[in-house]
Amino acid sequence: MNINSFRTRPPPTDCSQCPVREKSLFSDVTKPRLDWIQNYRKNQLSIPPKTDIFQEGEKHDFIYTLFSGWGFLYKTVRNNGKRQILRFLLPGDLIGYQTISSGAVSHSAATLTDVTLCAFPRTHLKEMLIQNPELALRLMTIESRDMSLCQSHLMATGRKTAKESIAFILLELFYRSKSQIKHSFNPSDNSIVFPLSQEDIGDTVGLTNVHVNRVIKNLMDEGLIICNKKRLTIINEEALSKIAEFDPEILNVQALI
Amino acid sequence: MNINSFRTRPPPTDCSQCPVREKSLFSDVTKPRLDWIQNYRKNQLSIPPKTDIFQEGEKHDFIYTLFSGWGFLYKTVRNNGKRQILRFLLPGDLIGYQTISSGAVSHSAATLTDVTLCAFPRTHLKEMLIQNPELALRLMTIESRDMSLCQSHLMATGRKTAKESIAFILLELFYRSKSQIKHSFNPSDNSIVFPLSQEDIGDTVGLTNVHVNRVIKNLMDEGLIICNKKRLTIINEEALSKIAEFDPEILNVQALI
DNA sequence: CGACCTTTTGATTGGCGTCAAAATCTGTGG
DNA sequence: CCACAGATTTTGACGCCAATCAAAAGGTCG
Repeated sequence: MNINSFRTRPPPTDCSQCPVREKSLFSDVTKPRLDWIQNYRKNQLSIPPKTDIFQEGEKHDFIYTLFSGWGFLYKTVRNNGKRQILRFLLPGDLIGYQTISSGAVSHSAATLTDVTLCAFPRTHLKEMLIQNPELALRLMTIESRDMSLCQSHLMATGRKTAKESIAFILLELFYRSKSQIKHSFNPSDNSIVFPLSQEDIGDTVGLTNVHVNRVIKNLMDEGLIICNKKRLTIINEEALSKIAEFDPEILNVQALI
Repeated sequence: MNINSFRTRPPPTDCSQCPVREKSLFSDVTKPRLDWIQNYRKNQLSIPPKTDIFQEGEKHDFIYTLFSGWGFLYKTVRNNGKRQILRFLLPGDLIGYQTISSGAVSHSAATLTDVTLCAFPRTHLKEMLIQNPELALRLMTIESRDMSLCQSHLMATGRKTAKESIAFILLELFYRSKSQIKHSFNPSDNSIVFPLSQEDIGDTVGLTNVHVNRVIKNLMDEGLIICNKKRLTIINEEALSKIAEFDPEILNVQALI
């Protein structure tokens, strides 16, 4: 499955208008600057749910920003076929800038829901960054945030119990969803849209779907959350945060400054 | 223990002369440019083994490059006191550029051996990057390499067995040591200097020192490695790589281009 | 030589995986 | 609107990898 097989369109919409509520690569950019950026954009892609965007080892001339929908990056262990989810992709996130020397991407990417991507030619982005050092700093900050998340996941998987790890990923996605996706958060019951299966959660924290099920049932029985029908409700945020040892500040990590 | 309590000296040596064999932030930089960079450097620090360089939550006005020695970044789980090592620091590596919004660093750093650091004022580095977009691109590439390693560790901890994870970390440090530390590699027996304890290895891959011991004994009994007396010898690299599913290319990940 | 750290070994426990099957949900077409 | 297939969730029984606890042996350094 190659990304070229998906429906592409010329740029009909404004990439800065991606439905993200906080900082993305191109938000807060002045209008003339934004027009200039738009010139570099080439295509917009629509991709159905549960579909690979690209696979580890493929070469791509494009870098993508996620315009709408949920996706994730993952790697597969060849020895045993198991999958490790590396990072969830929400609107505003950047994909595909990490390559090995041959130009091949070092991980796969897939969609959870219907997804729209904006594509930028890789060479143009480099040019943009050289001419636009502030953009480079912002990209570094995004990368630092992602690094902070990866490190937190590593700590969870390596040194926390199943319950702590799962509480952590739920809270992380709850906070990110609130800040990165419009119309996802429902303040009346403190819930968000939540398209992950329990197997997806397991592949994120290094557990089987069966064990994830038992832990989530336990969290629900204790009245901390409700997690079903593609919605996640946080009932007792304080207790859950304590179990998870979750600090929202890890989502505000930045490079320099 | 604060970094200010360590012996500091004015810059006697050339930061670009750090004993690293391959790419670091400042290698391959033209001489005039390098002189310019040197102006930004402030101090050089010497720190003894098994000592914290800084701790999670502290604020620092400096960013450091590791000039010589081994170190590592880590986080501590407050709920249970366990430690997770995030990344090993070898000569040429950059430390301390990742902060949360308050300016506090998001992880701790410590030394394994005697270490010498070069310190740069944080504000100056930002200025350097704005005036020097190529430097920003290089920094992004270093960060991408570190991200690739963190992702590989996440996959190992989440989805690989103890034997596979340990084989992986041994090979990773073997390769990095060969390329980043002069006089570490001994080609006659394919060995490197290796200052980690088995507990350090466990804190990297999410295992106890006891289990690490059993696995390393097993790898030695099978004739794949020798690991003792602060040296690591790789005897059967092919077999070890197969177990670890280790591809040296992950050390060449880059941003863009 | 003695204190401390690291490695090694054994016995036992437990958290999570594996296997299997039933129950429930979801989307699709008739 | 129902029927059906496939995906996802749920539950139970059982097994194993790695943790825990404990103690001895070996290394290192002042």
